[in-house]
Formats: sequence, structure tokens, C-alpha cells
Amino acid sequence: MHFDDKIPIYYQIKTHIYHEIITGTLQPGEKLLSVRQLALDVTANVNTVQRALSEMIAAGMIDSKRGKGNFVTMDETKITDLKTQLITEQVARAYQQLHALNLSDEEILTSLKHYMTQRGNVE
Amino acid sequence: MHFDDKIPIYYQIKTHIYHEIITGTLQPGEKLLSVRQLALDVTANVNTVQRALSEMIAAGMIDSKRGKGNFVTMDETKITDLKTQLITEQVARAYQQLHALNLSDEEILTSLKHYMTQRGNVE
DNA sequence: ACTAGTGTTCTATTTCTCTATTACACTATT
DNA sequence: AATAGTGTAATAGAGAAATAGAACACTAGT
Repeated sequence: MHFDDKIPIYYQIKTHIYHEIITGTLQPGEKLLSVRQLALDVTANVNTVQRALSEMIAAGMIDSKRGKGNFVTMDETKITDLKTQLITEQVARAYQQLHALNLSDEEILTSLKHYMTQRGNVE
Repeated sequence: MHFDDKIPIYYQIKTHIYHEIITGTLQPGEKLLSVRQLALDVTANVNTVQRALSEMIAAGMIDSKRGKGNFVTMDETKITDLKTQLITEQVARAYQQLHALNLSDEEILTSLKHYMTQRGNVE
């Protein structure tokens, strides 16, 4: 797993797992890999993985069962809400940063469309 | 100045000053506030400000003149290039993150347009 | 010369993140 | 009962980031 050294690893692990839940790579109720296996997978320490999990457990997105494992919540409403929240945050942040560079709404849309076509032609 | 505690302060200061240069708040050749005054303004330490400046000096975006002050580069090409670079980075990052949430190009555009109209009606 | 205002550098200390290691608590299987 | 596989917690140490404080180098005005 690739890490951005400007952002705490535990936070990036949390984001990564949230993405898996939202995209359905991890289904509601599904068991996660063990903390030790996750640590090996992302090349991080068990404690770092545990810290990421702790925040998700506190948020109710993951149910922890001692001796059994960690499980994605069965509450699909929570998953939907999380997805909506993350999308809104991403869109808002991107917009505000580009707006802060004095780009108009039209210019922002144009830049994004341009990026999409570029990307579309490459792959 | 508001800081995101997930990102180093020196890095956020750097980004902030780059934005001022790009938007023209700081003109080419213009003198910056002194490091001590900047430290007071953003509520950070002189050394932290100096670290941000050092990177911009190394990048050639700021000319440092000992005893006189720090000045925005006169090379407008560098400023244009920086703007292009930052916009590309922001757009790419936003796109990739939303794409990672399984949003199609159309959905990404729709989300952005929706955010813009919401924002437009509020302000 | 003196002084004030610049950028620059250094040391010491604190806080946070991450790691490594160990131990403990619980579950399921044998 | 014993064992292996879970989550959980505590400790100690390394490293980066940030702070505080002091000092040094240079410029300009008096």
C-alpha cells in the first residue's frame, strides 16, 4: 500500500477500509482480515492498524468481536450516510481549493472535463 | 490561520503563500512580510515559517535577500507554471478519490455541479 | 558608530506518530 | 485441557514536527 508521508498512516488505513466498505469490496456483515494480517498487508504495525480500526469501531462502522474478528456493520444506512459524507467532503474540498486559486465555476468544470478526456484517451 | 492537524503546518503555510502568489494577492517582485511578522500572522513559530520559505526559495519561487527581506520571483513564467501544476494536482487528486468511491465521470460532474448550485444559492 | 529591522542558524524541549515487543482476554477446535 | 487464532492493551524507543530562545550575518537609516 502506498502512503502519503504528509498524512498519518493510521488515517490512510482508515480511509482505505472505508473505501472498501463503500464500494462493496467489503460487504455488510463481512469479516475483515485479522489485525495481524492487515498489518502485514499494508506493511504497518499492528498498533497502527488497531488505531485505525478503533476509530471506525467508535464510529459504529465496524463491530468488534473479541476472539472472533472485526466485522463490517450490518446497518446499511450507516454505509450510505458515510458514502454521502465522504463524497460531499471531497467535492467541497476540491471546489474550495480550486476556487481559492481564483478559478470560476466554469473554469473548474472545464479543468475537470479536460482531465477526464485526457485520462480517457490514455487508458 | 486555520490549520489541518493532519498536515504539517510548514506545508500548509507554503501552500497558503503559493495561493497568494498565484491569485496575485502577492505580485511578482513584491516583498513579503518579514518572517517574524508572518509567524505572528499565522500563529506559528519563526522556524516553522522559515522552513516553508526555504522550500519556496529552493524552488525559485521566492528570492531571499539577507537583511532586506523575501521577494516574490519576477519570473512570471514560474508563477504560471506553478498555477498549472497546482490545478492539475488538485483536479487529479479529487478525481481519483471520487473515482475510488466508484463514481462514474458523469456522477462526479453531477456532484460538482450540484455542490456549485447549492453554494450559489446560499451566498 | 549606532540602532533597528531583516534573513539565517543552532540547541533544547515537547508532542505526536509509528514501531517493536510482550502480555492479556476471549473463541473455537481438537 | 490444550492449542491456535482472534481482539486489546501496555511499555519503551526512534523519528519528525513544532516550539522557544538565543545568536549570528547583513542592510538601511540615523
